[in-house]
Amino acid sequence: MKTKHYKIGQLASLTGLTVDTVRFYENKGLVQASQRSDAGYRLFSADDLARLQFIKRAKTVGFTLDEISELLELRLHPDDHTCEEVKQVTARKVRELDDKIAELEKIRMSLKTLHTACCGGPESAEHCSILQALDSMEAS
Amino acid sequence: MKTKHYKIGQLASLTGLTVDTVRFYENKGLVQASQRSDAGYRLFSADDLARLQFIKRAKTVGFTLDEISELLELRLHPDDHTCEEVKQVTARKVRELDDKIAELEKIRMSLKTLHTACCGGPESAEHCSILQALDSMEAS
DNA sequence: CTTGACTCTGGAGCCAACTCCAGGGTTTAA
DNA sequence: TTAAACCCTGGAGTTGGCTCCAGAGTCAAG
Repeated sequence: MKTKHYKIGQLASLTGLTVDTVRFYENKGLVQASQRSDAGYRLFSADDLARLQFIKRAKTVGFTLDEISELLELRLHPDDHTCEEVKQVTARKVRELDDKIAELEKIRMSLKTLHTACCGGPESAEHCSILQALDSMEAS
Repeated sequence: MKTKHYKIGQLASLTGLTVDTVRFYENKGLVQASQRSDAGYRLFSADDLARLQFIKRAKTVGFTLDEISELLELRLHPDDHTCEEVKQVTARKVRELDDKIAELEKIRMSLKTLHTACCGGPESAEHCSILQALDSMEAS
């Protein structure tokens, strides 16, 4: 009984990543082909596949590749780490997201204010309130 | 009566930009020193100052430099354009911001769900719900 | 046996918006 | 007069996450 393995193209279509992306991740140390064929082709195991899927999911919840490295380490050696450690990573990220969202909402508010104040009509922009505001606003 | 003009360093401290940034903007065509001194120093007018302040304010409400170029053109020749045109630029941007915020909130929600499900205790991460979720989640 | 699809490597290019550098010339205050 | 502080140019480097390329080898179907 020999283990099922995947060439990089198969892996790519299974994960929805591109071949180049998988190689890029390998380069960054996020994943390693468990073997090579005689011709030097990367051969990935089911574990490798799972690892890449983990990476993809972690990306969809907003982690950077560096953070994902950290999570992969925790995932690979869970016995050596605590739930607390894992939770800290997500806590940090939630905080970052909160900050980023707050920032964007502040910007959106300012812009929306400009936007609604403008008549938006077909007349010359000579007295356009948006341009005027950008000429006299306080810059933060 | 000769017009007041500023050397790049003065302009930088008046606007809160760096000297390098001003030169970078010049390179991108966002601003042009109205003259040069005999020694080749850039000399900026009050109009140039106002233009840079406009750029800075536009940046704080989230416009990219390309969008700012567009706004500067509208600002420079308001008679040739309508309020509607100006308003379209902000409308586009507000929509972009809405999309980006919605995206981040979706991510935040997913992450928060993972986060609150985890006990966060000092025990081994072997059964950590966060890692498990990332192993079995649907990737979007 | 050939053709087309796949794989390899190393390195370059892309995006935005700067930021920094070397190696010069200029101005200004003491 | 001299040293500090300013200015110039052109180009390279930064960040993150890819994406694309050339040039070469490999594999599968017909």
